[in-house]
Amino acid sequence: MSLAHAILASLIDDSCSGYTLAKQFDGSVGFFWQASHQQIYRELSKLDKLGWIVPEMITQEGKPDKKVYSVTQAGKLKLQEWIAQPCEPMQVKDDLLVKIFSGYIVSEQTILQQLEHHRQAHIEKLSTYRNLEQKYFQNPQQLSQSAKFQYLTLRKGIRYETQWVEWCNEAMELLNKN
Amino acid sequence: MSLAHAILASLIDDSCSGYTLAKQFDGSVGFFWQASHQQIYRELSKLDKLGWIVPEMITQEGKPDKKVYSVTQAGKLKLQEWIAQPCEPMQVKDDLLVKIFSGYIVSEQTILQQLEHHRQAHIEKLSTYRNLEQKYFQNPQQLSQSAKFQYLTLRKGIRYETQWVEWCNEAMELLNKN
DNA sequence: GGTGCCATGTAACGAGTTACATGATTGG
DNA sequence: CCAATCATGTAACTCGTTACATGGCACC
Repeated sequence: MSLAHAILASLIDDSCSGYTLAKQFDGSVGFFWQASHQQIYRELSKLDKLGWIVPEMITQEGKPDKKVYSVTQAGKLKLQEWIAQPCEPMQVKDDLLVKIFSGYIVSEQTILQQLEHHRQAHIEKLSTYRNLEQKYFQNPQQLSQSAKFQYLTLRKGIRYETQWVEWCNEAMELLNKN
Repeated sequence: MSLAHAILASLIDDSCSGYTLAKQFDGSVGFFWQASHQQIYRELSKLDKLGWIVPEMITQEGKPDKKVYSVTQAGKLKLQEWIAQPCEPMQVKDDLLVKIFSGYIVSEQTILQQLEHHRQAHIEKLSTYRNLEQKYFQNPQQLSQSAKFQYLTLRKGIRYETQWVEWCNEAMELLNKN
């Protein structure tokens, strides 16, 4: 049910089309949830049928028409209820850790390559997050309520990527010392 | 395809039955991959058909019979190939972060409760991981190759949980300062 | 003339969840 | 006597991925 709620959360922040939603799920919101455009269109028509969102047809010139969805009162209520419901920490699933776990059946170099690749990827992610932090969240105390919560998700992203980079370093060190 | 590889990784470390596998996916291996027993049995028969694993029937007294699966040469090769293949960092999906993102549409208390609950859960996870570290991985330099890699996955778990606790603290502080 | 953006969808398949099903033994 | 542990599975369903499909406009 979480995709539904992630969509509601995104639409309540800013009404938009399925296409735009897909982009957001690929960008900022993408740090904590993702979905392909196919999934999004499927879910949007479901939410529409439930009456949690309503579409408004927008005709455009030079561009295809689009449906801009907004969250209804019923939809907002459902989202609020869901937020208040207790939930357990998500379970981790990670390819790389499966590979590390069986690392002893391949050459050390193979593992080191994987680690280096991931290290690099996390460094890049971290850097884009840090840039966002500097641009939009200079002094956290003075943010609006909604911006404060966005800031917290960004902070989570920064901590997450930092921790990955540090672990990659630790792992590479341990293996290099043989 | 990752469940298949996670199963191979687990079986190569220690041949066992579907039932035992399910337990492991619920325990130690569970930090980086999980699967229900239904999924596991389904996958095991698939891997058996592919010839990547072979079952051995074990008749037991006082307990139901069981099939103990071992990884074949072909299976090991497939796993090695998969490990060497480059892969991208897994995408994060997190309920709590969706809730935080929309935190401004509910009462602050609701969010603080969620944060406190998660903080507690992560503290407990962290403590069990730290206990494992102390019991089995006293001096990392002298571990066998396979234990070294297991140790690294544990270290990832410790860093992961630590980072969660720290973020929960940061978030609660920011909200409390209003 | 080709690539990429805007915009929306269908169809088939694979992965994951929930519910149902069975049956013996051990421990409180 | 009830619950838990050991042990294996089927069936129905939802969620997520991959491939296919269309079509105009802008830019190089």
